[in-house]
Amino acid sequence: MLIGNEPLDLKLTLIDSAQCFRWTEADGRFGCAFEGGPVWLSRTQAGIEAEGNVDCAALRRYLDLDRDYAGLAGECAHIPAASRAVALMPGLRVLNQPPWETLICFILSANNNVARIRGLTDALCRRYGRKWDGEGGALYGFPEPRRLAACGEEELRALKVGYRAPFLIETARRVAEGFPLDALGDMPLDDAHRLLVTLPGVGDKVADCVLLFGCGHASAFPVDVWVDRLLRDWFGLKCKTRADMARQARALLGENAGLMQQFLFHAARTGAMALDGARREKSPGRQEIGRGASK
DNA sequence: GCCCAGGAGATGT
DNA sequence: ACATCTCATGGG
Repeated sequence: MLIGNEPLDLKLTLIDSAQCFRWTEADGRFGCAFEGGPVWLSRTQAGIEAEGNVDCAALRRYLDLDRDYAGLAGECAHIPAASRAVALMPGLRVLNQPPWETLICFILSANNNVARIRGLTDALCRRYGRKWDGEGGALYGFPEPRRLAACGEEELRALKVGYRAPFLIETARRVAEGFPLDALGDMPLDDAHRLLVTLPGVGDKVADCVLLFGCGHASAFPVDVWVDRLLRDWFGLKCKTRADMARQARALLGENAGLMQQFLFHAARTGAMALDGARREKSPGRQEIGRGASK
């Protein structure tokens, strides 16, 4: 069924943007399995087409289709780097993912690269998630908290999650025992943040990713290595700590700072906007992004 | 071999 | 409050 015709670059948003590590691409279609079942998305002349178990309203919310991204460009029109990044990537949207899978994926993201995060996420889903068969290949749902909580450390290490194994198990246990993941979106940002960082494997940066990509907190501002660099190079921020950088960026960019962060992050990571030369020497330069490294 | 990746936790000052 | 180390794993 047709779910809309808003600007949305499926490959950029679902595969390449490193806010989600779950979708697979096959023959120009994009597939992922959620609680209700598998969904395949594609772009046709008419608009965005969805096949499978489709709750149109839920899908529109997941894809953030009801937000006015043209308005977002207007909000940062007075900030050159931000407005350039937003203008550079029409069709990039910030997803509203289920909090639980966002949490686990970003615990896996710590000191890790995108290709490996996707591979580990895929391994978790194949091993512990519900399987859905269909044309285009099988899709696997995300494991339930209870299922991961019941895992032994060694069986998770066998999937190559490394030292993150105990973080996954303990955090899964906390969630299974009632940690209020679904209430974070309705709480004040700072309260939700303070609560999230009590989970093992969750620091300031991962907490902000969960709040931005999984809880609808548009001002949550994750600062990773790329955002650290671009804030110095493009905004002239000089801060000792990343917490300070996040605070200043939010003060500068406003209540949708997190949404703008996603555009800035991607512009820096792909090289679409150049970082300072002196710093670029130390960075790895262009790297292949967005390929599903599942094997 | 070295450095890096959407960092976090433990320890020491 | 800040600096430094270590933690698996795979790619460049």
